[in-house]
Amino acid sequence: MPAAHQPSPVPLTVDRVAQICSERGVKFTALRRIAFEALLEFNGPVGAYDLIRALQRRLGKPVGPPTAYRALEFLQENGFVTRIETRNAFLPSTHPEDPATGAFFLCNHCGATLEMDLTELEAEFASRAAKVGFRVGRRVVELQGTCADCQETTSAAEGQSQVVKGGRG
Amino acid sequence: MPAAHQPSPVPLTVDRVAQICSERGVKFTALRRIAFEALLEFNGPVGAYDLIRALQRRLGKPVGPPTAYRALEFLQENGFVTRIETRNAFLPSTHPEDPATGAFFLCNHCGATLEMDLTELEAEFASRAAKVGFRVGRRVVELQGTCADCQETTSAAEGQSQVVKGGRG
DNA sequence: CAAGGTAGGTAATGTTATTACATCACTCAC
DNA sequence: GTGAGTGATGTAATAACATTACCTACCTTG
Ligand SMILES: [Zn+2]
Ligand SMILES: [Zn+2]
Ligand SMILES: [Zn+2]
Ligand SMILES: [Zn+2]
Repeated sequence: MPAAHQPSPVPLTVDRVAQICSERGVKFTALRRIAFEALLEFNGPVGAYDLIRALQRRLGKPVGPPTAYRALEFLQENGFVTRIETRNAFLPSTHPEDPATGAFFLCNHCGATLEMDLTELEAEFASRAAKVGFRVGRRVVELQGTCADCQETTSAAEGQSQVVKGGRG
Repeated sequence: MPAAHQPSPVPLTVDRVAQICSERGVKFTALRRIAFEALLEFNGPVGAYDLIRALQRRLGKPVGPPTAYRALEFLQENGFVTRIETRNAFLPSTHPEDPATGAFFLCNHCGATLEMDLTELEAEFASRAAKVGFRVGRRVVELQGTCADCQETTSAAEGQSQVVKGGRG
């Protein structure tokens, strides 16, 4: 079983997020910063309760679900984090400027997440939306399947030790 | 607030499902049939626990989550039901022959679900997948926003009685 | 009828997310 | 400075969604 991939583009840094927040006049509080740092360290989609545990470790005190969910809500609203719907998990974004634009290949085998650009598809979505008078907000495009690495090694490596990678197995 | 739409194509009937099951040599048991009938009556995406309650009413006895989830699993595997990921809900399909092909407009306001055909987009998905060596299985495409009806009436009708339509408000 | 397989019943538990309310911290009149 | 008002966080409880494990019923087939 191959290792999980990173999303190909460079991930957002904490400093960049801080800068954008300042430009937008929204508050990048300590909690929100720590939550974002924690998400970055996972190298893959992170479940809300994994984040809660990470926050507890970092803060040295109990952290309730609402605390984590509120931080995630802020990060999502500002395009710093994308929710992966089919995994109930959260992934740091690579492009906070156009939050609704991402789409993902998700490997069912190793958990890899591979982001692709949707710009070329948007015209198609828009024309279909226009036909029925629908105004599109958030776009969720998640294509599940098998990544290149996992296809190469599927037959040979099957049935060995259970290793979970990519943040969510 | 306007009424929720049906998906535009004609919904699958119980008879048609029975026929397909028979052709495929899979068992359309009483429970599975009743579950499918219940889903049809909701006129929109149905949460698993709403289905459980519907089954309990119809069967006059307690129904545990596994019973409902197993029926849903069967119906999904055979393309009779589609899971709406962003709603944690289940919707009877209109085209059991090509289960991976659908995409949905989902109105955040009234809960309407509007299915669109994705065939033209598949080439685009395929070419992107090919570029990175990804083999695509299940496709999830859900575009959230505001349906035509809700756009017309948003400003005028706001702030009145809370009416929930379309199965999931 | 015995063996094996598929479907369904039941209890318990796991996982994800929200509600409601209390508290804290900062800002801005006054 | 003080006290409202506001946005952010803390806490407890609960809701909503989903799975595991195990058992029982039934059907098929040799
Ligand atoms: Zn990989
Ligand atoms: Zn993989
Ligand atoms: Zn409508
Ligand atoms: Zn609507």
